[in-house]
Amino acid sequence: MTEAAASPRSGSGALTKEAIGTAARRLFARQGYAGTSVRAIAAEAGADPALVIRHFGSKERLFLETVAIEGRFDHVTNGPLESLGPRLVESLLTEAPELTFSTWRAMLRATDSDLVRSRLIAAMEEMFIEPLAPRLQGPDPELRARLVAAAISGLLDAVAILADRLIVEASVEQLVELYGASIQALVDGGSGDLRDSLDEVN
Amino acid sequence: MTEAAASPRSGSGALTKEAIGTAARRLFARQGYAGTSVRAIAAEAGADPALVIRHFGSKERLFLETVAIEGRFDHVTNGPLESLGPRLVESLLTEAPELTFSTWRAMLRATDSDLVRSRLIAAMEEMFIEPLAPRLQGPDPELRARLVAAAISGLLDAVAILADRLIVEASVEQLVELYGASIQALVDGGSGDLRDSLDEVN
DNA sequence: GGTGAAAGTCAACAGTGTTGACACACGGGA
DNA sequence: TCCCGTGTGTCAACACTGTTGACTTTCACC
Repeated sequence: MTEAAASPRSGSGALTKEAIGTAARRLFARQGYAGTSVRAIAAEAGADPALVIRHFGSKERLFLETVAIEGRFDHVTNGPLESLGPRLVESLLTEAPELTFSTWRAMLRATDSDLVRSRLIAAMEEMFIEPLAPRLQGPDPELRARLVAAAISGLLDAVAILADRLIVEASVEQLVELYGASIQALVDGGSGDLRDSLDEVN
Repeated sequence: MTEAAASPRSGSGALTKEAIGTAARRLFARQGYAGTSVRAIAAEAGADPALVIRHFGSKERLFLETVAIEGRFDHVTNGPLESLGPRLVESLLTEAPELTFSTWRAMLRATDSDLVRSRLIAAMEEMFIEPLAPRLQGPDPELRARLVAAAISGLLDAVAILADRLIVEASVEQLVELYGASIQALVDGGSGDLRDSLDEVN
């Protein structure tokens, strides 16, 4: 009934459901949402196509339950603000990057679906905006936190979707320094930033 | 033969082809690539579905011929470097934005197709990277120009795809100031930037 | 008037996500 | 023991997709 208690009639059902989930995760990551058919997932899992829908309700729900951005950047967003930009870029590029990238690619391309879109928004908010916004000083902290998230999505686009060769082949240090400084400008924000300091001098 | 000379047998053929193109442009922009069927385009244009393929070869080629990013940012990329970031953001947000946004949305979601992907890359290179890279001073000008393009795609993501409410509803002035400064950090790059200017003063 | 090619129509193909009817297995109540 | 209900799996079918081949119509040109 509730399925909480050790799974009733717990024979192969849960097993094949997990096999389907595993196959779906792999195929979605490799070929994207539109490029992966329910029948292909079923074949890979050794199951019947109808069973895939039975277990997950629809291809869309299967995608949502299966593909999820789950990077943890607490250690970055909790760290010192004055180096947050560079540390964020480094963390993005070095920690489980192929998973982050393929997931980003699959989800962003599937934002036709409102469910996927709101899931992606929620993930960005949870990972970056919510931990960051309360810590930012100066005006419009939430807007600036969201612009930080926008800058991150731009970097992910360049690497995971457009696959810009010069960016992909650049050293992590270069990207950390350059793009990190760009994000840092958002963190430092309106007041007390470098521009104002310069204006005061002139 | 060549079709250059005033269109041979130039009766309704060219007209209906244009009608199909117009319908495709509208539907692709509104519902995206996957969400728009050839039959829907044909119905909107008052033509037979088979004729759509006849005229354009395939749905993918119809998309490519029909949906194109064609913003012109020469006046921005040719302008003074020290204000390029803010001017770029302002231009993006004010000049024919709904067209730019819907096109970005449709194309990025359709990057499953390698043709669409390379077309999008080419557009970004033509609009931003090629005019910008030769003008940048300091180290790694091309890489920095490509990172500017990445930052732009991040802003387009936030507005056109994720539809971040706080960003969408923010004033252009705010976004120009904040995100413009972030992009400006990439333009100013490693040497000769504000940070160095400050260092010289101190 | 006849010819040839372009323009347009129709039915069909293989593939898609999804659904309903059905078969099987097995734990629990009579 | 029988039975029965439910979870698990199978099969065929539905409506839809992009695309193709055979067909008819139309019309400029010799």
